[in-house]
This record gives sequence, C-alpha cells and structure tokens, in this order.
Amino acid sequence: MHEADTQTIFRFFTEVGIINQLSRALLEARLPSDLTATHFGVIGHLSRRPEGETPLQLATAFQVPKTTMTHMIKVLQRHGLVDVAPNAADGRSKLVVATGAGAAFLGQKIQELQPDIAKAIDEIGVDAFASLLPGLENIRMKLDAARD
Amino acid sequence: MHEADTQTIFRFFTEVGIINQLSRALLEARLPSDLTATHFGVIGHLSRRPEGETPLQLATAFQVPKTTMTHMIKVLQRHGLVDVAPNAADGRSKLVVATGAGAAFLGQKIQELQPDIAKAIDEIGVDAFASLLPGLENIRMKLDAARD
DNA sequence: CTTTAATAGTGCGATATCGAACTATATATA
DNA sequence: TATATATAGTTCGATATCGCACTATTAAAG
Repeated sequence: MHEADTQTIFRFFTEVGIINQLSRALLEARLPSDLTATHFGVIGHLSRRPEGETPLQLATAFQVPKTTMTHMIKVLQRHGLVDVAPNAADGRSKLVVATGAGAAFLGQKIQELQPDIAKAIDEIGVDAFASLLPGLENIRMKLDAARD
Repeated sequence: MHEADTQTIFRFFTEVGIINQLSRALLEARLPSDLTATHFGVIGHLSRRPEGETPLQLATAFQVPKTTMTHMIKVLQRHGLVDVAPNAADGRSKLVVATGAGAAFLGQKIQELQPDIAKAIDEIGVDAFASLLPGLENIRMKLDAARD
C-alpha cells in the first residue's frame, strides 16, 4: 500500500462529494423548499417505471433507511406527485407510482433547469462530462458490488 | 440544446451522487454513530491547518449553513477532537483547531480504512481513480465558480 | 396444517438540519 | 468621533433523519 495511492483515493471521493453538494444545491434552489434532490430523484425513478415500485425498493435504490423513505413518500403524496396503492402481489407491501402531476412536475423542472444545463455545457463542455461517465459507472458498480 | 446532452449531464450527476453515498456509508460504518463523514472531513481539514479556521470558514468549505456547523463543532468538542478558542484577530469570531486526540483519531481511522482502500485498489485499480481526478477537479472548479 | 422465521411498512423518540431572529463586535460613512 | 451598516456566532423552532420496536403478512420447517 503506497501513501500516494491512499491520497489519490481520498481526493477522488472528496471531489465527488463536493460536486455532489454543488449540484444538489443547484437543483434544490429550483424546488419547493420541502423537496430535496432525493425527492426529485424518486419522481424521476418512478416516471421511468409506470408499474411503480415498493417503498423498500425505493429505499434501496436511493440508499436511505426505509423509515426515511416512508417519510419522503408522505411528503410527495402531500404534493400530489405520487400515489400509493396496495400491492396485489404482496399484502405486506405497497406500490408507489408517479401521478400525472408528478410527471408534469418533473418535466417542468427539467425545463427550468435547461438554462443552467446550457451554461454548464457552454463553460465546461459536454465532452468533459461524457468522457468521465464510463469510468464513474465502473467505479459505482464495483463499489456497489463490494457492499457485504 | 440537444436532448442527449441533457441526459448525459443528468447521468453524470446521478453517478456522482450514488458514488458519494456509497463512499459515505463505507466511511461512516467505521465512525462512532454520532460522527458523520462531514465531521471526519472537518478534522482532516483542520489537521492540515494547524493555525485553525473560523466556524464560518468551515461552514463555507463544507457547504453547510453556519448553524449546522455550530452544532457539528459542539459534537466534535464533546468528543475532544477539536478545541475552540477566541480569535485574537476578530472579537466576533472564534478559531477551531484539531486537538492531539483529533489528529490521532484521524490517523487511526485512516489506518482502519486501509483494508477497504486496498480492496478498492485491488478490484478497481488506482488508475481508474487517478485518471478521473483531473476531469472531476475541472468540473468542480467551474461549478464552484458559477455560483452567483 | 401448525408453528417458526423472515419480510414490508409504520409509530415513536433521540438527534440533526437549517432558516429566522438575536447579540456582540467590527467596519464604513457622515 | 458618532452613527449606520455589515459580519460572526448562537438560540430557537420547525422539520428531517434514522434506529428501535412493533404489527401485519408471507414463506419455511416440522
């Protein structure tokens, strides 16, 4: 184990952490004050899965405890962005689906973000993002697989 | 504005978010339950700045509101990992410095993380991390500069 | 079929986050 | 210098997070 390698790994995760916080802040500035980037991610996730997902699946996908997801779903429901129905396949479980309002909300917010995205592309370049994607996906998958 | 470009940007930030959460979870599993990755980051930050930093500098560096930093400092103090002293240069302000115990704690936790780091290097390779670093730093700096 | 173990979701309580309002000190302006 | 404005930090209150313990339901073992 080389000291320099440890340094590299720490710096990598530090950069990732800062970029994550900056992008979250950017997104959350466009959202109602009680909706976080995670709420937004949940709507996006559900809009790609019309059949819906269970609260536990959502909790796993977003790496939060299931009690936290229970609470987040309540907030999304209060905004009318998701519906919760019993799960016919499993009486213990439920199914969360995006409402029409949820899909509309998602589309509208993405529209509102277009100027920011355009600015990022203008100043940084799509290639700067695109060229990093495969490497990030690789690291993400291996980290995920390494969870015991 | 091309649809594909927007997709690329969204996927980039999504990957960054997931990697951040996975790495935080990995680190926090090694920390006392009331210390977060941010607390750990603060000690690391201070250990590189023996002259100390003000609470506001720390809040800015870690992108949290100053009230949150007030609270985090209290927790670190309770653990004896930092000291808080009046700031001779500015009576409104304070200086937070890492204690010997704080430095020792940092070193010990980094030691404890070595097996995880070794595993990551083994399975993913240092180059996979190192090769992404310049691109990430570039994006981080430009995003940071773009904050109005 | 009955009993046991596992799983999905929720209520509760302790703590964390963070905005608003406040106090103390410092800087700028008249 | 006197006054006004700005800044550092804290207190307080509303809400979020998340572990623990609990209920309801399903799956597994006998």
